[in-house]
Amino acid sequence: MNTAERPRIADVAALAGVSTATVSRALSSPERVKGRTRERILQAIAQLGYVPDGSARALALGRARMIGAIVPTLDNAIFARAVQGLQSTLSNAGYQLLISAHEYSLAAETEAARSLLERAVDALVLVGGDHSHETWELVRGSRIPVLITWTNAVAASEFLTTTTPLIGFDNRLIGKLAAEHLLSLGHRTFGMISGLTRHNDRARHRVDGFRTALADAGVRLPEANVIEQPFGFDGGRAGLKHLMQLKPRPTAVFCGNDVLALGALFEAQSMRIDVPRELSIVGCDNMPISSQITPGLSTVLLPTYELGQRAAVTLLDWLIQRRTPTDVCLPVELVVRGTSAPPPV
Amino acid sequence: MNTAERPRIADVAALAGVSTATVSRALSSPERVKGRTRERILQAIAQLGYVPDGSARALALGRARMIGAIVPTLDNAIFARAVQGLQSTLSNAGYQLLISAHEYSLAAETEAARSLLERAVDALVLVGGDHSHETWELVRGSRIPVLITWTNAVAASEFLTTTTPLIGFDNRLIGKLAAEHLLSLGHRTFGMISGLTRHNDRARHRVDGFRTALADAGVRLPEANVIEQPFGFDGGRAGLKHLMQLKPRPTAVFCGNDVLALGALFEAQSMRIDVPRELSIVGCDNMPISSQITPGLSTVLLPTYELGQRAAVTLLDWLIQRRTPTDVCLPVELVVRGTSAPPPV
DNA sequence: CTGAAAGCGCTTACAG
DNA sequence: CTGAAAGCGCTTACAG
Repeated sequence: MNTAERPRIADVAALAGVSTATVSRALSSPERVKGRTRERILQAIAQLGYVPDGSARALALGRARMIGAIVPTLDNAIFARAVQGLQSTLSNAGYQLLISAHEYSLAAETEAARSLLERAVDALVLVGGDHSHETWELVRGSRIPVLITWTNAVAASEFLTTTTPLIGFDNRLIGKLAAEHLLSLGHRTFGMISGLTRHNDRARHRVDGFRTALADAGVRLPEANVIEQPFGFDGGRAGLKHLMQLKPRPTAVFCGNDVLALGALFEAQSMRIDVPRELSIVGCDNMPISSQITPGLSTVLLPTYELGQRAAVTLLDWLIQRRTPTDVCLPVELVVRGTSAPPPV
Repeated sequence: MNTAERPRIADVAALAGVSTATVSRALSSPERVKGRTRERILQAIAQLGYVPDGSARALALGRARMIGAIVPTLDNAIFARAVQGLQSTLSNAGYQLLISAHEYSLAAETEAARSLLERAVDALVLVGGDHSHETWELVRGSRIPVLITWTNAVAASEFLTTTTPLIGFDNRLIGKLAAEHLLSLGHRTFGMISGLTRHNDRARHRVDGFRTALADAGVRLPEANVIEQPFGFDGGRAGLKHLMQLKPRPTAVFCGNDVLALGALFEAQSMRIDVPRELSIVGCDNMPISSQITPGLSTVLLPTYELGQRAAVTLLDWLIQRRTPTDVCLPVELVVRGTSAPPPV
């Protein structure tokens, strides 16, 4: 209280009249310390306000009870929700989360990975399957558990050298669900606003699934009808502007996520295009706002909070029970709201 | 590469034919190592894929280059943005961010603080001035720099014992700006939808500032005209339902944040209340969506990303240059959009 | 049930 | 410019 220095375990031991070994045991395996001794120790800890030093503990134990996670950005409700699920589950188990964002830069991701590994995290969570060679090397060299999320398949070339469990979604299925929904409404001319697909396998798979499902129904999706935009309302707006200039004009647009879809919807409103009578829009994510706006956004629901929770549980099992994880593909589901309807006749 | 164990500094030293001291110096102060030696060392590091162990380093150095932050939730774009600003600035300086969310529970905050302090973070960032006695005690006992954000004043009783710098907003001014705007449009009957004020000084100050500014203009804001709701669209909706049953019915509503304001707007649309002709709504935060929807949301803009950046810079100066920080009150600004207009005549 | 002591992997005065 | 050695604050076999 009145000393300048933070108390150490030796101070607690001295005050309680025991050795540091006993203090340590009283904290980590209380049942191995006699009741009266334990009480004296706890009393001393309280009196001094002793908080163990994690770096010393981590060094001695070889694990820091910290998990690193690298996400594209926190500035998207979807990732923020997943991180929230991850964090709350981890902290209930006494693990802390170190978080980094790479803003869709592979190089930044590598630096983030290095920085996290230097903090001696016990495990690492990554988003998607596209990572630089250096990142894979770092991760492999670190010999710690790594979990890939948000995707259900990693490119073979990397998979050969790095086997790492996946917890994610079938992003191709997401595109397929959107296509089948719009086809079933009677649409035949489509557009898609995708996130930037470079270094983003989730985005590529969504385009791929959408296009393949259309092809299976005998409908071709020309290159020009797929426009890539950075995630953000402005990207959605720019994408829609582009698509509305095509001839024939698409009557239905699938967007790589809800932010793009909302941007497209807002732009349609600005352009006085009647959604859904003249144009149907389907998004992906099911953000809270998507069910609130008018017309409600048709979208593919991704259980992102659950993704975070599952990732945490899987990691904890792996670290604590040494249970080898299995790949998990979380279910996705189409939610139909006001922004999709049959095409104009 | 082929050994099971992660390489240590001794392995690098052996391979380079130097002592561990020299490897350590080559990494932390390269200018103190001869060029040729340094090259051999870097070569050995690359060959082995050596990544230093942060817990050992932290123990030897007495600092971990990690900052802890505890926020109410990440599941709100505003906090996520601030955390993003904090994280990116810190990581550019080689610091990592440990993040925790307490979901508006003081007890959860205390546990988060303890857990972060046990990880030997170099500094702690908290949101707001309302914290449990235990949290203040822990923080004080830890003797590490602590930064309070989002508010510009901490209750005197705590302030007496804990002097900690603030980087935040004048939350009373926020309420005042909203009140003056609505008064100037001619409104005389007001309602407010506030976040839960218990353990939330920001929310209390916003109510306080709103009510005081109205009083200064000779307008009374009765207790019944202020309804507290949990943050969320549903809270905004429930709040508006309540306010619209009052007689006389308010013609203008101020909401404690944009999520509540949007919820109120959506509910008004559901109730077929014409915004802004029959009802004006003003929010707070200026979320990206607020400028996109129709009608656009009048709101008080808070520079939350900048808050995160400033917090990071302040902390880094404090830790590295030992520069004692001064309190900062970031400017806030009224943004007028379509949801506010003169009252019906 | 408890203590003395070694060890975790770094860093850094101190010598040379 | 480089090395031997002590030290950072814990934990944990090993004795007793």
